[in-house]
Amino acid sequence: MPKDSKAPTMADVAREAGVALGTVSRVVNGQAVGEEYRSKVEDAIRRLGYEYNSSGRTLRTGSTNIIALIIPNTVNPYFALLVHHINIALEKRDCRMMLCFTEYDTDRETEYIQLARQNQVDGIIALTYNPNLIIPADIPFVTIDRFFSASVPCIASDNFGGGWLAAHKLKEMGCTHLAFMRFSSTLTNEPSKRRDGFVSACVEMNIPFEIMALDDGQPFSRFEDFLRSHYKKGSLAFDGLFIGTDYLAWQIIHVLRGMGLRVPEDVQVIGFDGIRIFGDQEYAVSTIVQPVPEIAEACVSTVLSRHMSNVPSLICLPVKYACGGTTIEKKE
Amino acid sequence: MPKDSKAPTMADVAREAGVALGTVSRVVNGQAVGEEYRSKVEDAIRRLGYEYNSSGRTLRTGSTNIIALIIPNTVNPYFALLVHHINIALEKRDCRMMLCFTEYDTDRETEYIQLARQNQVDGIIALTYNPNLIIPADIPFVTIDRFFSASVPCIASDNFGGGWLAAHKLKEMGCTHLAFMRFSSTLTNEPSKRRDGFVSACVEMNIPFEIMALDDGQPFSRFEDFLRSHYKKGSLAFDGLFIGTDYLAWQIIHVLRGMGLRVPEDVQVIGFDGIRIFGDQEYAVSTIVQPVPEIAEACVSTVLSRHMSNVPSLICLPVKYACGGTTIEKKE
DNA sequence: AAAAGTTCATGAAACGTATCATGAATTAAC
DNA sequence: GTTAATTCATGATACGTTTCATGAACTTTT
Repeated sequence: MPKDSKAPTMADVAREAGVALGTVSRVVNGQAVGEEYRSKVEDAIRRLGYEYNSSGRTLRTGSTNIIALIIPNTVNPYFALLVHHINIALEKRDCRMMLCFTEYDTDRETEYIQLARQNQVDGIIALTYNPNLIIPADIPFVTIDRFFSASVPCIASDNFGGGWLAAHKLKEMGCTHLAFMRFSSTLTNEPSKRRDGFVSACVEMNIPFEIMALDDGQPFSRFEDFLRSHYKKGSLAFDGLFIGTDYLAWQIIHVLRGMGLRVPEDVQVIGFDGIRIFGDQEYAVSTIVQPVPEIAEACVSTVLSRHMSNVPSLICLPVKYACGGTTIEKKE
Repeated sequence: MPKDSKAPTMADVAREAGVALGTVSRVVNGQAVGEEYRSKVEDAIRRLGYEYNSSGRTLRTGSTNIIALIIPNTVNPYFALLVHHINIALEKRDCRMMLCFTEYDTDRETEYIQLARQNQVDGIIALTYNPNLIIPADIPFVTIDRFFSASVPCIASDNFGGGWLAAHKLKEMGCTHLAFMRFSSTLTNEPSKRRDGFVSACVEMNIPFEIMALDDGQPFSRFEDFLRSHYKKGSLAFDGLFIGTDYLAWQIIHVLRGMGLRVPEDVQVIGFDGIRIFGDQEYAVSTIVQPVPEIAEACVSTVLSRHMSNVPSLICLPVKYACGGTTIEKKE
């Protein structure tokens, strides 16, 4: 006698099938159950239209199969890509994602960690902007691009190698004087190694170079000032530009064109990230491509590995160079 | 005597504070409690480092403050924007989002609805691609851009008005022969009204026009065939193009330029959606901008309104025209 | 000053599941 | 053919919270 008022529970199924509650539980969880019992239970489930209720299990076991992903937003295409691939990796393991947008607000980072704990998540993957963030010790925690300590695994691209590659590519293209531009940051984070790799390669190849970092709070116009101060007689002092982020590269290219310079004829530009315009189309600008699917896989497999003993504290994944649509387009 | 082995619970707090369990609950939930009791409880919470555990509440009340958002992905910038603003709207109401990516897979749409129910979500917002999707009746359900029935609220842009506006804008720009291109779909969904509005305006203004829809399974090259078949003596038969999606518009513009045509000098192009390249920068192409923040607000407030009695079954929000960077850029 | 009303803490009872100890029934071992 | 070992269903319990009925301690009304 199925009751309509409330959703049927395992107890209802057990009564309907004439078996014990625990038997139903084991059928639902795919554990070993005698064949006759199994079919009796399955029939009862079908008859009653029973649907599993995870809140009971969460209460009992403390586990949810949910991983919190803390990230600034999803509007930046790099973050969107990350979210996308992390979800694929989670889905593969039958996990769900609790998505937490911080909008670069460090208070919200802390709030979301607390909220995630309250929701009994099985782990946290975070791309944060507070270098002093307190990392919970009682819950698996993995960071992207931010190294906190050896006990908190960090997944990142080979940022140093990427900077190094960019410098070499610019040289290959025939550039003889390079420059690096980026948004600065108080963080001693992994992406800052892009500059180190770039500088290292320039020194090694004996190529002159400039560095321009925009500190927090400084206006974007400082970038323009920098470019104009190196602009004489219709050309720039340098002919190859490596920029810390595709996002910024895109903006800089517009500034350059506004100054009457042609990209890439007058100045070559390489960004970093590997952003495509509409997700699956050409790259927005020439760029060092981050291996986002691999980063996502590493994040998920690390955060889900209960035995955090033999997990490396820094996983560094290889990047590659790709030619960008905007850059090419203008070439024709 | 705080125990280290397990996280303290409300019962522990009650014992520590020397009050009843229910009192702790009411303090935590901000309900009316005598001042002396409240401070005793708050002290005990601080002493024990108690943290709220939502799984208990979920089990007891059946509510989670979580809304499922079912959407193809977050790589398409329009979807990313939607996710972003829906999250803002949810956060404003102290709700979390369970994000479900379908990748246009109709089976996954069904699976995620089931999963959402199992997780006791308080409601579902869905942008689906299965016209025969079975909408659960026992859980608040809101769709974006898809009308199923009067009992399932649908939030959409004014697609008809957008098509109408596009035609008028093209006329204003001096176009005398228009065309409409889009990915077709077996859905009788709201976005298909973009064509209706466009056609209606053309007829009204007495302007000749072409229609080209790419059916499911047909190759993209059919678009190119269409364009070439209207291409004679270095110019197109039409001089104004309205395209169902910015995504497609972007591709079409590349095809046009590949044919040696200049956009917008030789042919004006208007897309639909209002996609910006890097989230907060200029529009990718000239476009009819969807009011995404307002759509998100409407979705959330509708799905959270328990009294579904006086909720309209179709909410239609105004669009506007915006000039695109790519288009403008070429104008100089 | 007594009755009626109000406020608010208490203790107990769910909510739906997983799991543990128990014991019955079956199979394997000698 | 008896004992030991194995399999597997049973029944009970616990997980952390909310909420309900109860009643004690006040406050207001007449």
